[in-house]
Amino acid sequence: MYANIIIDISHEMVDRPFQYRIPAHLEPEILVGTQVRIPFGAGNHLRKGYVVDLTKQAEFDIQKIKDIAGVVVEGVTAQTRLIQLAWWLKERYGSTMNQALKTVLPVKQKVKQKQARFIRRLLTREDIRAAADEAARKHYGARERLLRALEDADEIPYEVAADQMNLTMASIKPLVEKGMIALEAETVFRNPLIRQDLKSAAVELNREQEAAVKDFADRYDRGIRETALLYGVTGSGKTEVYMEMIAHVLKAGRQVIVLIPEIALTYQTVMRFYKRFGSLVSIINSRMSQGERYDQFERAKNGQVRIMIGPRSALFTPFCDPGLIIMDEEHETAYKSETSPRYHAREVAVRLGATCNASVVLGSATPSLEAYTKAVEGTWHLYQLTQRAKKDSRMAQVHVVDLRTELKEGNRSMFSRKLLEAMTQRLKAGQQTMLFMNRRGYASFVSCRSCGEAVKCPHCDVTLTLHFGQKLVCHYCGHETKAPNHCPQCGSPYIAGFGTGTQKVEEMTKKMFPQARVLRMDMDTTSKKEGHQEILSAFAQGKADILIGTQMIVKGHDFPKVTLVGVLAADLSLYTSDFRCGERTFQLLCQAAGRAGRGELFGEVVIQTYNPEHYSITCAAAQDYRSFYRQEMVYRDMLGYPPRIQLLAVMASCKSEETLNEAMEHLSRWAGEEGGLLEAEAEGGRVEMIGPAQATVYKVNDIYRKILYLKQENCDILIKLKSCLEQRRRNAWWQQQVMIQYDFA
DNA sequence: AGCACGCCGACT
DNA sequence: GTCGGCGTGCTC
Repeated sequence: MYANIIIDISHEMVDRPFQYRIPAHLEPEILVGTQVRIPFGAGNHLRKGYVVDLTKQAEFDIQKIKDIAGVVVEGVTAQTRLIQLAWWLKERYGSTMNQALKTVLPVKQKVKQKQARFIRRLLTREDIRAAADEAARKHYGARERLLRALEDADEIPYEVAADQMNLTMASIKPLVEKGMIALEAETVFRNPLIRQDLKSAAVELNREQEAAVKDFADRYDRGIRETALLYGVTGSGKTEVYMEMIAHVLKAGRQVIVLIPEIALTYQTVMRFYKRFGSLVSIINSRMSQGERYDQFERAKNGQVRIMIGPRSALFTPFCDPGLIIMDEEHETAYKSETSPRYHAREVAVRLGATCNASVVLGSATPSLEAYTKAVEGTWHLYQLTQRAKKDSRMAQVHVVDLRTELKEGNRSMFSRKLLEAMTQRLKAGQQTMLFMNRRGYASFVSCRSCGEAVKCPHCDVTLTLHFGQKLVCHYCGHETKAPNHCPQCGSPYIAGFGTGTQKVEEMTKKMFPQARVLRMDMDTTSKKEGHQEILSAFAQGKADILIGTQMIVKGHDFPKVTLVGVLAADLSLYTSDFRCGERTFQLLCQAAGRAGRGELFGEVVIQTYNPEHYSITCAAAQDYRSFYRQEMVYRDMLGYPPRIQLLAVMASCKSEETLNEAMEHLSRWAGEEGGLLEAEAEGGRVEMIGPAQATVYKVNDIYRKILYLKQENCDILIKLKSCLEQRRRNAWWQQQVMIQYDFA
């Protein structure tokens, strides 16, 4: 038996598996994730390593393979567990071990080097000059350069020395040993949260919240570790419930991971946790530099931090004994990774809970169909909050406006009369309005009015997006051109930008309400680093009357003075090519509706649509999740979509269209063969195959992409089928040229 | 990381 | 010639 081993996780050059022989007497102890000691390099120094794979076949010159020296017996460390989790990710989602490891151990030591290191002068200026002269005499070019530089500066950053002055450790070390200079690493922990006086605000829970917390504590104390769904309507106070649960688990001496979608990871949200738990809390987010992130993980490892809040990557916090994993807004799409391994944080959280004997709590006001199904079927526990936490707060009144009727009655503008009237009212009363554009980004494109052609990216299969009315940008490959003033197809000068984005809404709003102060939030206005926060806080402080934006304005922000929310075109997200579009529309509308009337003032919501009868819209207007769930499940079951049927997308990409076609033919043939075998074995339903077909965007960056869909009730069969395909692909002639990615819906 | 190997200037 | 510093490349 042989083991693939990652050495010490230290340097980029050795960040790949090395193969070692497993001596017979160690065989029973060695599993994936085990820490071992191995001889490494010419000096055969014993180093620590982590087993990442076991195989019977040597993939290296057998002569050169060394034996594992021994097993490190320190119990299961955080790192061991994370490597085991990486192995699981690789098997479950189909990625390379390297990709899985990079996901799980995101901070490589390269970062440690980036941590500010300085070369400091220890001698006086004169002595350094003398030393430099001597170095010059001995023709020590590198040393002289360094010493001369230190004549003028007391210290220089290591990067400057390394990159600009062409120095290496080899020339620096001797000087350190001679005591002329010192190499100093600045290991300052950067806690991103500013200290503030915090009082553990005793939270008052209502009866429902109390019951949920008590139920949880009871079950936890009885040793029950399970996954539970906390289904609580908007404003029902889920966060307070989480905090009590966290407090309970902390008392047991264990740690807690709190997942929050990046977009909702705002100052207010974090402050609530910080006020309660003080410096035990830390956050990570994607804005943070690798160094900051590394610091936070270090603090978690050595016990300074016991609650980690962050987006899906917070799952990989190296706590030694996590006892609870909380996932807020469980239904959010941001929990699904878009790069390989394409994992879903919900599934990883459940897996992690199982492997470290932790409980998992998923919270949402509009649960994903997957989660709610598991909860009502009894696979998961269910906690429910049906009432708003604040007694006096009422659900907003929702009006659905049929835009077809508006059009019929001669109103061609993007605002219905109902919405206009409501907006006018708010302006008079000095209250705030939010206008929500239910669409991703603000894709406006340029097309010709003579021939009807839209300007497309030369490398991809998509129309270019217009930025600031001048530049055309491809959102897939980044290609940029100036907006043309003649049609590239027919030469006609009648060419112009199209599409209703937030910009257009802003323009119209300003025209209709010239006296109103309008703020817009989209990709353009938030590209600056803190643009997001700036706009939101300006609005929260009442510096504007109307806020216009996309998704990002309806998630996780509390604006007490907002009493009107207008959804301009609810159907925009209803007819995308995704089977979850109905679910997403419902969730977005519910959230938008939840934004109105958070304070004492009564809230109103106007939903404009061309499909007032669609259940996604009617159920959202009625705030009726159960009814939506029933109808959406009928649709999913009828068409064979998750959660009852599992879906695996196999995407192949290749520069050559021909090779791609052949590869796809092979893949679908194999899937048919292997699928048949697996069906018989599991006596389950058929493995259904759809495609292969071109991907939604067929060409990206001059690379063609095709997709094959595989459907089966049993997820395990699909995972096995995926492994079979991976296996057979290894022997295909196109193996090198075609990239394959697996994606479980 | 840490070791070997090979290159090149300096000293004998 | 030979010695020693320095850069480069590899480690199962």
